[in-house]
This record gives sequence, structure tokens and C-alpha cells, in this order.
Amino acid sequence: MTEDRDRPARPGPGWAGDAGGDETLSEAFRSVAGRLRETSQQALAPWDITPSQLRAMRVLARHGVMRLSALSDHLRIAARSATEVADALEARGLVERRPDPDDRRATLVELTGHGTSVLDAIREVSAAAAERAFDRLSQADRAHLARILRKLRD
Amino acid sequence: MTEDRDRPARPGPGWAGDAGGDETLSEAFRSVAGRLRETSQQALAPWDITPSQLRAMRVLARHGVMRLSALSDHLRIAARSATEVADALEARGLVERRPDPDDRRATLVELTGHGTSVLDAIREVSAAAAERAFDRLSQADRAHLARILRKLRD
DNA sequence: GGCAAGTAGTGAGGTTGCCTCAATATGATG
DNA sequence: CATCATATTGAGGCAACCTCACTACTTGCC
Repeated sequence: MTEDRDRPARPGPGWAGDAGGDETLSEAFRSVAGRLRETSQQALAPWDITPSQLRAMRVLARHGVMRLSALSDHLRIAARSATEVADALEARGLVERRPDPDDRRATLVELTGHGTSVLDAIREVSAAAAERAFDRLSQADRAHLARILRKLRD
Repeated sequence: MTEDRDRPARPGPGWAGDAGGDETLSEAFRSVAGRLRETSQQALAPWDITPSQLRAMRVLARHGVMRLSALSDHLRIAARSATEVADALEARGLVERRPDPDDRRATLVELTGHGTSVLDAIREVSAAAAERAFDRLSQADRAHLARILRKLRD
């Protein structure tokens, strides 16, 4: 059946396959989360930036200039992998490396102006796409959901 | 999975990094989903089965014996990749290959008895682990959440 | 029946995003 | 100064995907 071999579609590891007939809360939750990820990934496509790179950009936008090791801590990846992400972003002109004046072992990474504006644009589009999924909920349901999610996060 | 590392933690692609201070529904949702995935992945560890393999087992449990091509359709991966997943599961004695009597090009895959019981055990443990995350919600909140999730899935 | 065209599975080889280990450079400390 | 710790990176590996090409088989058509 429908063989979209041409288009990878990247459902991602969290994708629940065709497990559409669940009943437990956690499975329903994951199923919705998977769909959310799909749509926001589509929104991301035009910029040719991977989810991994986007995560790094978000960290840099949130916390400003930082060392590579700090970036790897925030992303919870090995230091070596942060080097790779920074390489990719630097090649696209989205971040800049600069030696840390306080410690000549270290390298600082920072979003460029271009990186900041690209991130802003992505944020806008992908937030819009994702929030659209919640349109079908009433105002009251949205408030409920927000409150419940807050409880679940503590 | 090479779980023998110090702290792989494998947050996965949906992991929102340290984006803990967000406000939009979609970001909160993904953050919670990420945590859910983390815990259920830990629950999965003892069996040395990757998420990818588990997904395949779930499909086979749900739909019974099927061709490799059908499996790849259900998992939304290329046919070639389904071969790999089946290889891994077969090596662990969790599925069996058998020629399709109706079409000698095709190969059928099916969960073995062992595969079924392993899947049942995994399901039990990981569902329990995941549902535990919802313990902090009141009965009313759980009902709300279930209803809202149902709406989001249509 | 005979044969071109299509389909199922897989070998070969590539990509991505992560990993560990070791090397190099620098910093901190007794 | 000697030693040990820390920051980044080169080298190399692995898992889970991918495409392309091949073999074995089936189907459709004359």
C-alpha cells in the first residue's frame, strides 16, 4: 500500500506505528505527541536544519553565548557531539565560534544575527503549526490541558 | 542498544532540551511526552530490545502473521529496513520467518511464543511505569485528559 | 506456452546523530 | 616544576534509517 518511498517522512523513534487503538493515557499521549512532532518537523523542512541543530539554536538563544561544553550539557549529549552540531551550524552561518578570553582551552559559541533571525522565523512558523492542532479544543479544554500539563511536569 | 555506557540517557529527538520555561501548549505537551518516553525506555532496557524492534513486535502482535513488506508498510520504513528489524528479532528468537505458501517470492514473519510472552511482559512493565507518571493527577483530571486527548486524535 | 513487466526480499554501500577513546593544549595546585 | 584536571577535537564505531541493484518469482498479454 501507499509506498511513499520518495519521501522519508521521518516519523521518528517516538512514532507509535499504527497503534491507533490504544486506551491507556500514556499511549494516547504519545500518539498525540507523535503527530505534533510530525507537523512541526514539516514546518522545519524549508530551512534545511535538523531537529538536533534546532535544539542547539534554542539553547543558545535562551542562554546566550556559552562554551561548547556548556552546550553539550544543556543538550545532554557528549562533548564530542556538541562539536559536530556546532560545526554544522557554523557552516550554515548560524553560529560563530570564538576563543574564550578567560580560558584558552575553551571555545565560545554564539548565535549570529542571521542565526537569530532564522530561529525567530522557525519559531513563529512551527509554533503556529503546532498550536493549530489545538484549535479544535474549546477555550476551557485548553485551560484544562495547560493546567494538567503543568502538574505533570513537576 | 548499547546501554552499557555511563549515562546515555537517550532523550530522543522529541526531547525539548532544557526548554523548561515555555508556555505554549505544544511545547509543554512535548516536554511531558519526552519525559514519558524516557521512563518507558528505562523500563525497556532489561530486555535488550530497541524501540525499533519493539514497534515491530507490537505491529506483529496486533495484526498477526504478515509479509515483510506489510511490516515495512505498518512501520513506515523502507522494505530493506524491515529486513533488518526482522533479522534482529529473529536472532533473539522473538519472531520466525517462513515462506509464504501463496507467493514464493514472499516471506512471512510471525511472533514466536517466546516473542509473545516477552512482549506481554514488556507491555506490563512499561505501561505501569508510564501510568505511574499520571498518578499525581486526580481522577477528574485523568478523565479530562483522556477526553481531551481523544479530541486531539481525530 | 512464452515472455516482458512488475513485485518481494536482500546484498552492498551511504547518511545522520549519537557514542567512546585518545591526543593536544591549557589551567590549577602543591 | 610536576602533576593532575579540563576543553576541544581527530579517529573510529554503532544503530537505524536510506537508495540502488540483483535474484527469484508472479502476472498479464499475445
